[in-house]
Amino acid sequence: MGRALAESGTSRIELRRAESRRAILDAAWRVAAESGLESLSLREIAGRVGMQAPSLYSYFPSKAAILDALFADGYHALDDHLAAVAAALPPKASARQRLADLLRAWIRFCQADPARYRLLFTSAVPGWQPSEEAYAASLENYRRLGEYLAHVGVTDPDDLDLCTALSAGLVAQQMSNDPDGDRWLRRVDDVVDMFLQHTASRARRSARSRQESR
Amino acid sequence: MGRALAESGTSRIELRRAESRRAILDAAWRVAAESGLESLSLREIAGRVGMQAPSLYSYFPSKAAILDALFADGYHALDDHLAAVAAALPPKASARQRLADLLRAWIRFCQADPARYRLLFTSAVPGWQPSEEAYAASLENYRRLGEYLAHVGVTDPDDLDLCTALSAGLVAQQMSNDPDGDRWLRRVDDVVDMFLQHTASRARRSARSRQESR
DNA sequence: GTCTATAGACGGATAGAC
DNA sequence: GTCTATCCGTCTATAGAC
Repeated sequence: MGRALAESGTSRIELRRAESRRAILDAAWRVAAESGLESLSLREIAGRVGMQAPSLYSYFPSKAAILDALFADGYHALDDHLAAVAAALPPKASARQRLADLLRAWIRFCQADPARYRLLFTSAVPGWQPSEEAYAASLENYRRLGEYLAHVGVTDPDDLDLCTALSAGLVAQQMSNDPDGDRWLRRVDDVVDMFLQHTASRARRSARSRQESR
Repeated sequence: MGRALAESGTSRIELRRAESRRAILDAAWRVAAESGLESLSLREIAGRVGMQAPSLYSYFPSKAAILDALFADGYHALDDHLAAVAAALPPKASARQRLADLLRAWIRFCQADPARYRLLFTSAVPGWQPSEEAYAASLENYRRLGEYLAHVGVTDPDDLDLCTALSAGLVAQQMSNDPDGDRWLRRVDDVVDMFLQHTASRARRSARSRQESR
């Protein structure tokens, strides 16, 4: 939220338009957070920005377009959030600490706005799927996770899948069963330990098999 | 599906009623599977059993009551499915094999009916939450998982939470990203190995700390 | 660009005849 | 118990005046 819309031009009229679009998206986030993703209606969004529902069509061609913009917006917020946490890590932090901090940051990001979590990570809006362009933001995020794991020495694609499953599971349980607490957040260190131990022993196994096949 | 309704009496008239209720629920499962959980409307359910929508009110007091019945129904089907898999295990199967087979069975159960998965495990129906009675079926399932883990030597409540997160993560990734494939199903052995190794080392740690505190 | 008015569809639920 | 008819609400989206 508050992030400038990337596609806007520089003329004054286009600037105003981008500001209005931004205001509409911010209002939509507020509606979703307060009333739930289900009651995210054009009427209610418009009400928050002092408009009537049909006026929104001057800024977005459809409700799906608004949802697409929210989806991309949310993923960009996640990127920013994780980048900030990564930057704040001690330069010599261990892989264990890096992964655990990032995973905790991810969970907290979801807890900060359950409606956003549902929009980004569960397909919770009946009849809507992110467009291909919006989905690109999600893929970019996935790509970064892969880069990050490679950075701490995890390169096997199977391990990447494993990691997404571990993360998704912690987040899902936390959000479903203890949205304001830390019941699964507290399991992050366990999960990271398990995961790194597993990848290390897999690496040893495959190194051994490479050696044996000489 | 096809499971008799538990609350029916034995008189002929009550038997017919129970059969009609059963037919309505089966029709509802078919509608959900074919048209999606979102378009599970009373009109469409009624159409499948050759009725008009208002006639359903003779059998269920509201749409929510139908969803409650489906929810409980689905959990009972899960119980049956898992019990059958557990019964088919070799008597001397290892904890590793037992857990892995059960987890695979769970994932396959979800894959067999994505709409059922969404009803039971994601809160996918806008404006509906299972009633307390229906939710009891879910708690019973959770209780059984705890029993099962205790049976293979895992008794720490934190490990139970860990286990639910691992399962939920595998299922969620499989259903969201590869509903007809086995991309995360193939990771089950890895996950079970990780988990059992982790619980074993935790048990060793706490045994040591008990000993030290004497 | 913004409004009012309204189309057009779909939903759950109820009234009352049979 | 089942029907027809209907109420009343929701929603997205469009037409057309200003």
